Amino acid sequence: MAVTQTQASTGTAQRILDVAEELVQSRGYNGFSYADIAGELGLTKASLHYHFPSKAELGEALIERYSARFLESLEAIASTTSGADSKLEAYAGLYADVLRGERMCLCGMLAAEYQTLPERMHDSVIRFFDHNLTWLAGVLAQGQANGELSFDGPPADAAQTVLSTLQGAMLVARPYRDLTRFQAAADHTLASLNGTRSS
Amino acid sequence: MAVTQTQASTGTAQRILDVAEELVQSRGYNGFSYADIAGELGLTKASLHYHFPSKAELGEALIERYSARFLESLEAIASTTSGADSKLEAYAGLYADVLRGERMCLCGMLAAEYQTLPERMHDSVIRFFDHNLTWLAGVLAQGQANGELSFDGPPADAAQTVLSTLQGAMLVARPYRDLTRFQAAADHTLASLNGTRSS
DNA sequence: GTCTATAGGCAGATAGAC
DNA sequence: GTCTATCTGCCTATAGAC
Repeated sequence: MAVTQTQASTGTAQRILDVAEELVQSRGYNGFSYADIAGELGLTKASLHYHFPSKAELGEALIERYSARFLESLEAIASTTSGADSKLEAYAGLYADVLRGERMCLCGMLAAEYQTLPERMHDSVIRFFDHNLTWLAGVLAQGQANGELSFDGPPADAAQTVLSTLQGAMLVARPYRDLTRFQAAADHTLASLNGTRSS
Repeated sequence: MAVTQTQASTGTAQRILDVAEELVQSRGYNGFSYADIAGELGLTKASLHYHFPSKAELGEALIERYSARFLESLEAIASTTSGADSKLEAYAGLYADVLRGERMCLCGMLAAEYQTLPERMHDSVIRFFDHNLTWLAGVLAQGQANGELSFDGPPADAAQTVLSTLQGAMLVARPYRDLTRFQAAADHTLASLNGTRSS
């Protein structure tokens, strides 16, 4: 596919997704319009509808691409990083990178707007969280098993805590435009899972 | 004032705020319109503009009232609950109550939409978080001083962690419509601040 | 694939009668 | 205070030429 369709990854559809992704992450699904994308790309609104007939389909494509990329990052962390604690740090780093771009996690943003989203987008948002929770629970269980990590309750609950804290830290830190607020919450939570505690 | 203007607390302006508050917490500031409120109250859009000339002013009034009520709850907790751990539990309970109503924290929702909000609403959102963080840092410092709580770093960082986790737990749990997900994250984080640890 | 043109609806907001 | 009527603008979406 990469051969038969040269530059496919920078084709119009991808550039539309790039701009739409930035808009949703910074302004929300209800906070941008086809006109915003068209203006940014020098196209007309009608042209956008050729690639994505409805805004709901654009939204769906957005989540699918974002999730796929995010899951690739998770696999990359799993295969290149050794040690549960390092993996969790790398995981938090993914969120820090998003926040540095003055963006919210795409699915965190969509979670806030969930009740107003087209129904076809609902499952995709849930799936993103499910995948993250599964990955986190796996890392946490591994760390607990080899004594690297220490926490009460099932790994799934700790996973829920990590995901919640990172999403919430982005949410709260963004209005302040202050990455250190995110880091404080992220570091504190990861430290609380560490087997070695100073307290 | 309560005497000279009987039923002021259930007057039209207050009923507008009630409906608007529910709409913002469940759908977001960009996810509702004057028509939604008018329909719910059996009024016309024009009548709403008599009480709140612009949507920005309505939004501002919304945050002010919500913040005032929330701060009252914080004072009530501070004066009726003894023990830092109990205060933190009561604090988390405030969020749980909001989530039970299938709502997001008003200011958590507005934080997501922050970049699209009228500028006059910005400071009010920040102030809400500041007040919460100050209150939390005070409780945490108290608990740390008397040995009831134990955590690394300054109380302000722990406060940032608690606020982030609770906001994020609401954000993530709401699409699942599952209060237990919120509770898992809330309980886990509060337990990590407890002086007595099983690990 | 991109354009012009336009439809049809809803947004926030205002004027002025009652 | 609430209404009817209306304005202006933007929204998503479509038809059809190029």
